[in-house]
Amino acid sequence: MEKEISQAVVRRMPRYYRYLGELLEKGVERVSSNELSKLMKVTASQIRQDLNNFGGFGQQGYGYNVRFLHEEIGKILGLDQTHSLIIIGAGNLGQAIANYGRFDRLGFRTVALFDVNPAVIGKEIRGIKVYSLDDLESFCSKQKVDIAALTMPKQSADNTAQRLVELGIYAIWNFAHVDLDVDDESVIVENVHLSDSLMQLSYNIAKNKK
Amino acid sequence: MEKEISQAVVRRMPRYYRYLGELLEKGVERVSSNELSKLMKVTASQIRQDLNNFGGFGQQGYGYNVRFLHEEIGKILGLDQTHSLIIIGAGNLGQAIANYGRFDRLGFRTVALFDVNPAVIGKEIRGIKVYSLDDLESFCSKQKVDIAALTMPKQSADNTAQRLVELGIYAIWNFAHVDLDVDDESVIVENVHLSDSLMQLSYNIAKNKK
DNA sequence: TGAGAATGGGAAATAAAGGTTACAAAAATA
DNA sequence: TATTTTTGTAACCTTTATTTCCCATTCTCA
Repeated sequence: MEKEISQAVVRRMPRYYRYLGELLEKGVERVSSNELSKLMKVTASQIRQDLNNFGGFGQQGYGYNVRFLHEEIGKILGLDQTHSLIIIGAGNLGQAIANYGRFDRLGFRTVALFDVNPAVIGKEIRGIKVYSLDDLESFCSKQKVDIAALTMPKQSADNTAQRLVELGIYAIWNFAHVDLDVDDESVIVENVHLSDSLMQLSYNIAKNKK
Repeated sequence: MEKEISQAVVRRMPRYYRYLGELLEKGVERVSSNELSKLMKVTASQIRQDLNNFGGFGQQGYGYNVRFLHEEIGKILGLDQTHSLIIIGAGNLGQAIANYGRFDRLGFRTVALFDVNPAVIGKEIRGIKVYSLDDLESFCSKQKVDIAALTMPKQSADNTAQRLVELGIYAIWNFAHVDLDVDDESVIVENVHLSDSLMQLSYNIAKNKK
C-alpha cells in the first residue's frame, strides 16, 4: 500500500483546484509555484510539496500547465467521474443542496430526495422528486447511489445511516448534529456540523473582545 | 497575554458541549473523564488536557459535574450571551439558516436577511424580514449586528465583506466559495466551504475504491 | 474513621504534522 | 551553448497534538 496522504493535504487540494480554475477562466496557460504562492498566500515550497504527494505535475524551468494541473487535481479528487447523490430530509437545507448548481457542475448529480413528511412527498425540487423515506430501499435497488446527504433531524439520523450502509452506499455527507455510529470502513462519513462551526466563531468573537 | 489556545482544541469544545448536553437531558449528574472518553471515543487524557486549557472544572476522586461543566463550556464558547445575526443572500441556503431553530436555541438570533433580488425583498422568513442589500448600512446603524452569514454568490461576496467590516461587524460566517480578503484582525472569518467538503468526501471515496 | 480505590491536574515525554531550506536535475530561453 | 528558471525531493527544523506518568485530592465502603 502506498503512503497514506494526510487529510490536511487533502483538505488543501480543493483550494488549489479552485484557484487553478480561476486562472483557467482568465486564460492563463502556465503558472509557477512562486506565482501561485503569492496568489494563495501560502509558501511555494508547500505547494510543490503538496502536489508531489500525488506525483510530479510540473516541469523544471517552466512551472505548471494550468489546464493540465487543474485536470489532474480534478482526477485526484475524483471529479473525473460523476457521483449520484440522494438527500435524506427535504427541509430547507436539503432543498438548498438540491438547488445548488455548483455541485452539479462538479459532477455530483442529485437523483432523489427522501422525507417522512407527507406534505413534501411527491413534490419536485428542480425536477428532482421527493420520495417517502419508506421507498429508500426500493429506490436504491433500482439505481446505484454513491452518496447520501443527511439533512434530517438527529433523532432518526443514525438509524437511517445504518440502512444506507446496508444498501452499500459509498459515503454519507452528514449534516445531522450527531456522531454517526458507522464502523464499516468501506463507508466514508464526512461531517458538516454547522452549529459547531458557529460556536467556534462565537468563541473567537469572545476571545477577540477580551 | 494568556497562552493562545489552539483552534484544534477550540474545534473540539462544541462536541464536548453536545455530549454534556445529552447527559444533562438524561439526568446524569456526574461523569468522569474515563466514562466520557468511552462515550466520545477519545482518550480520557485528551479530555482532561483540553478542559484544563480553560481551567480546572473537575474534582479528583469525583469527576466532573455535568451541569456545571456544560455551563462552563457554554461560557467558553460565548453561548452565555446572545448574538445578533444577519444573513446576506436570501436564497435557499440563507433561508435554511434563517429557518433553523437550533441556532436560535444557542443564542444566535437572526434579525434580518438581505438580498438584491426584488422577488424576495419584502418577504418574511419565519417572521424575519428580507431587506434590499442597499439598506445594509442604514439597518446596521439602527441595530447592533454581531455576525453576518454570507450565503450569496461569490462574485459580490468580497465587496459585501468589505462593507461589513466598515460597519464594525464582529464576524463573518462565509458560505461563499471565495477567500475573503479581510485583514482586519478584529473581524473573525469562519469559512464553510460545502463544495470543498464534498470534494474531500469524493477523494476519500476514490481512495477507498483503490 | 481509616484504608484503599477512583480521579483530575499538570508536567514531561513522545509523536505527528507542518513548514523551510537547500540543491541537483531538467527544461526553457537567450 | 551558456545562462536562467523552476521543479522535485531529501533533510532538517519548528510547532502542534497527543499520550504517559505520577502526585494530590476526594470518594467509597467496611
